[in-house]
Amino acid sequence: MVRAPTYDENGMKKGAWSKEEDDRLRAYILKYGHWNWRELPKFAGLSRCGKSCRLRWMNYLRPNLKHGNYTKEEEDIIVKLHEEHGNKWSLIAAKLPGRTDNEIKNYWHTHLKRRNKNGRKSDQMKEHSTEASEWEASQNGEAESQSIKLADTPILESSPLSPATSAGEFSSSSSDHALAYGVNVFTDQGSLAPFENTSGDFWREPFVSDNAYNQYGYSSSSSNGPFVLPYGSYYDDNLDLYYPVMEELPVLDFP
DNA sequence: AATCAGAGCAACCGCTGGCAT
DNA sequence: GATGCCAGCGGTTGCTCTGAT
Repeated sequence: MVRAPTYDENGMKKGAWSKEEDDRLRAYILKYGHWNWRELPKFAGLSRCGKSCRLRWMNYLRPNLKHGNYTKEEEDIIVKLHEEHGNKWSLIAAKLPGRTDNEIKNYWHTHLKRRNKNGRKSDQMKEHSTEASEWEASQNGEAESQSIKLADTPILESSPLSPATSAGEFSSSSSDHALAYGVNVFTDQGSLAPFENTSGDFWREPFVSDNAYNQYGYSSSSSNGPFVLPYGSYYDDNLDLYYPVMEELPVLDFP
């Protein structure tokens, strides 16, 4: 299922990610954000290339990602959009909150492509009889379809609102990039604390897409109500595990 | 119980486009 | 306009799992 870990000529690790690496990457991004993917692994203490880190975060570690268990509704959306747009996976992913383009692509190749090939006729028949899909929908639970309706902000591997996507934007000499960009950081007391400038300017809200999801799966950062801590329920259970990792993270000393 | 083939999916690779200089 | 850097995108690969024989 996963590639065996190997090292390339530059000493960069490749292949499957270990739990420790996951924790380290997650802890680092939670603490500092992903201000520059190429530099990030160095500061996070990972022997990975930036691209690999980005992929891991975008496709697996980000909060609010759903894995597997595609609903009939989601399948239909994928099929429909694929008919309309072809292999524009990022575009399709934009319509399916919680799904990544990579996962959708895989799902298409392993499930839907074949089904479409073989099952055109049966699909047409299904359309005339909604019983099957209704039953399936009920089996999958309404909660999931509700989450689709609520989560109107897509999660893309290529989220356009990713923090400081341009390295050029980042010119701060501060040792704390997260603070400079209004990223929510962990305090010494071990609690998530939003930086004070978290409203208004786009560039000061770098984590809208990736991070600012509450337990119901939709962004809360744009609301005028009280600030809802990102990563709410998703990480609550595991936060204790991350603090020690964060403690180990090197003190940043940027040029 | 052993073997094999196909399925599934995480991760890699190479190309492209956007942006800064 | 040319160049370089970076993130994003889509195709492909390779390893593991699972079911059939």
